[in-house]
Amino acid sequence: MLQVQFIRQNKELVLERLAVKHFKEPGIVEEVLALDDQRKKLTLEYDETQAKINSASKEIGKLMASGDKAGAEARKQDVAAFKQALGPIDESLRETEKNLHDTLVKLPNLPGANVPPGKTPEDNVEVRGGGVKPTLAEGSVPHWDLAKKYNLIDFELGNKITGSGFPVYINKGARLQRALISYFLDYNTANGYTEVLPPYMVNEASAYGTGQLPDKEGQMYFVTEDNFYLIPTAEVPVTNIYRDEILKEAALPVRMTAYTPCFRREAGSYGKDVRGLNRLHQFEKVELVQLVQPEKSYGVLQEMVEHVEKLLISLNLPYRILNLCGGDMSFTSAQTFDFEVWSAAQEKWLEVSSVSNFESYQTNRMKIRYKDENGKNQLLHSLNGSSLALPRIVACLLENNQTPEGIILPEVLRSYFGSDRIA
RNA sequence: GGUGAGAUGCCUGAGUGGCCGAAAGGAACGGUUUGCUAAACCGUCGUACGGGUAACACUGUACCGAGGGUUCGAAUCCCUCUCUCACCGCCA
Repeated sequence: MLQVQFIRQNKELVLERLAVKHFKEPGIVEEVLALDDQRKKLTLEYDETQAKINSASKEIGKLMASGDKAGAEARKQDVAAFKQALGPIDESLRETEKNLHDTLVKLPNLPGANVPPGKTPEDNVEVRGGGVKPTLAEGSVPHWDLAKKYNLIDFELGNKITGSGFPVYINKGARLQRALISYFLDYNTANGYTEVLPPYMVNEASAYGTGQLPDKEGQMYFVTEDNFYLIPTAEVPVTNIYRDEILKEAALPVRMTAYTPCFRREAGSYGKDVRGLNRLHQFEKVELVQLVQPEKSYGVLQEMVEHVEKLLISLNLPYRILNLCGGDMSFTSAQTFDFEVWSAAQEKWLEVSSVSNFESYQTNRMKIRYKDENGKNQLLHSLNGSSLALPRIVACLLENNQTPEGIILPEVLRSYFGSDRIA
């Protein structure tokens, strides 16, 4: 969430930036400021009254010790009166704090300076692209047919075991998953990221910390027995590693990478784009997370974009990078670059990675700070990105590389996969 | 799942009603000393939200796992919850 102090000092800027995000309730900004004023006023009243109680209590102790029972009794009467006054102050202070918090979390993150204006996906700006869209031979088919032909993935079997959106990878299909995960992790660790294998379920505090709660509740699977959420992305457990921590500057930057399955209910997304591997309830993903000093975060964002880009280049997949416009960005992001890969048989772009700078929006919730050179505690900036989400990569690898001699795999995967092709 | 013991600052650990935001030791940081390292010595060494200030200073309140309660006063007493450890049971 945003910092109240920042909103107070930059009200005009906040309103202007919220407009870029097409935020519909700019009135919340004034609401926040009013609630914060009230909070301060009540805090002062509370503190002053409590101070009276504390000093009177100390006096009582001394009076008792010196044997002045009557004096002590008199002071007790005073305390009783102070406490009576404190009750309602305490109550309204709590209520105000809760209102302030509940109002504050309704404000999305502010888009950064380089976020293009615009409202819909059509307004996203293509930054650059690479690779060549292959010309497929006559009789080429989409990945779900290839998956069947080479016995790689059984979608129906997944229906039987669990339900739709839970495919079963078999034989070389399963091996390909493992190869991709290993390759991605090795690529990331070779570039300075520390490998992490986190829990796949998180508690409420963690889901709140990265911003899945309160508003995206319905998108996560929830285990009622223990109040755990199945993670929709490794971002959640991995970023929360540093929740409530104050890091030394020498420990920065924090760079982590993690493979996890991701679970998403995808409530409300039915239709033709759910065919095959395009949209699943469970999928594999390797994620990147960084925690860095504020002044470095945009440089790091570019660095992460290039990192993911090189990974895609190594896979020989035609890609494009989009700078998401204000209206298409997520609630919590300050700037996001999406990576899309060309699915040659479906003839469309599929999103395979999303690299974002959250500035201090997540870290403010999680209280992830560092001690700067002046010894002051400051919020860090958090960033994350996929490198990469597997299903759509697999879809494109299968479709784009299909030949009469089988599916020819890119060089970098062969040692992991144990063969140069799926035939 | 059962029984028992616990949860205090970066760590270890003292503290069973007021003099405790909290002893002591260690770590860390700054300094003195030193050819260098080590040692020794001196100092600093929690967080949040207020008030105050040009900024410091100064100052109030809260926090000893979380939430409630008793009391003039709670780290300390009571209740609930969570978690940790040990042993037993079960088990990859």
